[in-house]
Amino acid sequence: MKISDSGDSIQNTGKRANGRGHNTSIDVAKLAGVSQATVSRAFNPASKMNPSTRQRVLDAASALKYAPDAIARSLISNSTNIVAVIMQNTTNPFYATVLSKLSIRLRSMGKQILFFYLDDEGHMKDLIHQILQYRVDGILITSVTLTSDLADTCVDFGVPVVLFNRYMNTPGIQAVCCDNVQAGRDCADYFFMKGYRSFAFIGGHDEASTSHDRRRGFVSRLEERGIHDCPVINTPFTYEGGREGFRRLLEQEGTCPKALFCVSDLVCAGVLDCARSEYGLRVPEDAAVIGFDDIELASYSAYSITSFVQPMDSMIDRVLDLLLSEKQPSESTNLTLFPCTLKTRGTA
Amino acid sequence: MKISDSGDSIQNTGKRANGRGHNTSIDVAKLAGVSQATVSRAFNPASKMNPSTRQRVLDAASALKYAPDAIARSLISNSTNIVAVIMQNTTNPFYATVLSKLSIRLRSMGKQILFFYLDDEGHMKDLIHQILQYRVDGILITSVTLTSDLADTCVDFGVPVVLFNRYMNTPGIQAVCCDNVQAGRDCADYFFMKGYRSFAFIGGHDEASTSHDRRRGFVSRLEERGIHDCPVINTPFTYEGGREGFRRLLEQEGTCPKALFCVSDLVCAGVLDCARSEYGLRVPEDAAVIGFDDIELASYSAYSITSFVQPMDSMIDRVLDLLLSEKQPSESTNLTLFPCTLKTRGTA
DNA sequence: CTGAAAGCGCTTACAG
DNA sequence: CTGAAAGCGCTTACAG
Repeated sequence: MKISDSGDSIQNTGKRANGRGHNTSIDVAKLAGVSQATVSRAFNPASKMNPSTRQRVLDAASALKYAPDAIARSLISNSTNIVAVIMQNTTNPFYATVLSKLSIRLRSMGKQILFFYLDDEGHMKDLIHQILQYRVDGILITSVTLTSDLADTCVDFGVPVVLFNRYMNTPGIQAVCCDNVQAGRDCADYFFMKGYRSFAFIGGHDEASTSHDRRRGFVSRLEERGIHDCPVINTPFTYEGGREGFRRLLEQEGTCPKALFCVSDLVCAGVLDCARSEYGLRVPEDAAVIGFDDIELASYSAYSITSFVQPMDSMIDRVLDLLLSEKQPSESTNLTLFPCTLKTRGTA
Repeated sequence: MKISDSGDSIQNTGKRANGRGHNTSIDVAKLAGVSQATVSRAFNPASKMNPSTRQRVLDAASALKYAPDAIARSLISNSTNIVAVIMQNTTNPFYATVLSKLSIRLRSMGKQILFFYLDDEGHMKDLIHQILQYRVDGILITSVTLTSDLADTCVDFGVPVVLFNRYMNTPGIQAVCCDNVQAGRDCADYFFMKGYRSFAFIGGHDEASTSHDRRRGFVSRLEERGIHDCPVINTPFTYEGGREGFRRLLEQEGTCPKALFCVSDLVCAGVLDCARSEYGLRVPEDAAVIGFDDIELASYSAYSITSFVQPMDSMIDRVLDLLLSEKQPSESTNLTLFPCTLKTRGTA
């Protein structure tokens, strides 16, 4: 069988007809014998057209290994279908899980993730400006806040910003959090119900709203129940931070309180290892411990951490809603709170 | 002081002059009294121009909060400065670390990451085609391989593909791995040196080259030393996989071998927890155990896992080199291997 | 050193 | 239902 040399047979080699990397809609139009506009319509399901023409175009496209250039499409349609995701806390597996779930959900909606790891909050300004140059459809920020002028810049550019596990009062900036204050109160109640009467909170720096709110709920509920001397230890949000925090707690108090609330499971793992390996304490006999996030490690039998569970899937649903819905942000509901539940295991 | 109404004063409001979301180079050109081409040049450091003209343009741009549209720039310059990253294994913190390091390195080079989590290898074909539509500058794939026709597609499109911790024989596809075979051999030698004479390998499915190669090095070195009966347990690359694998090992062998090589630290943690909590075994007294990756958990005192360290930073350097260098891929060096080192801790 | 103009690969009114 | 044409916001030869 002889293959036509003219290049307009459907049995094409698939090689680019132009000098660049790919075939374009013009190449497909030539091969299918239609206009370039018709090729464009054939790839847009919303465009009504003659089904047999569409099929002819798609066959030609497939012979030429053509697919529309998403960049050119973005330029003319003024929408990139790209969402920027900024994460600070990749050492906490909780956020690694959030990222994979986001990726799957967004991809099923035809959206892409432009990913940024923030090593230093001082880089936030550069980062936001860099992101805005890519004309993203939205920005999701986990565990970091914005300065209010950066928030204003995003609002000015008409780019929706959603904070995950942080919140701020700037109009136009949406936030999705779990109800950290209530979880703190629930933790106090749970410890009380179990009969504990001496406590401590081991958390992160107080500027982080998660830590601040968990502590506030915990301490204020204890006060309502007549406990006014709950020690609060500030320490980094890490395993090492947990170990170090536990050492400081014992130095400071002289003896170990009976019930410890840790700001995260990672901190909790550090507390447990330090208590056991450096002080020979048994958990929960000598001290009960509760963590937060219910990361996989919490279920490992070496730890078996009783931990607060965030309703991650519902929170992600809400984030995507806010990020991608066409409706203008209503000024009224800037913060959506989701309740946590306690998953009891061996440590409390 | 009276602000000019004409709109061509530098004391502009910063509001978009056009009806869309942002000011464009044309708005800046008007304000600065230059041509649009000159605005473009002012933002390209490589373009030589009168410094005072450049400054006037940059001032006008800043007054209008203008920055070049990266999408439009991508279209005309035929380079998006976007690299696609595909990850399968986000539950393994090793890859979370790789991702954050990649993010920092790429951003410092003015490149962005388009991130994809692969939940199902069957989705790879759709994924690659989706990525190619975005005209990325390169594709990095961790812990997954491509079918050879997908690899060919990428090569056809002129998009460099680099595999991280996988390799394949397709021309044009580069790979960066640690030397898993050698690490397996080193592990056998280390156990031998410590006096152990009964062994097992607990790993992932054998199609994964990491697991395959670590097993091969380990088993073949044992054979060179006269051990021909090393049991090999296939189990998922997870904590639960480790627990389950250890149970199967004991069922199968009746008694626990003295020296266990685990394909990853996560699997190793499962093995340790199962050995301790379900069988009451002590490590390393009853059995020595070695893991792989040196994730943070390996250093936790509850585990203290002796583990192989991959030279992550050097490997990432090489990956970026291959992904971004202009030079054509040389057919000769498809695979770059990096040596691992053993970090000894409590378990062996 | 700077401007006018072409063009990157699409989408989408506007006609017919 | 389809085509001709304008235009998205840039970069970059090509002149002057």
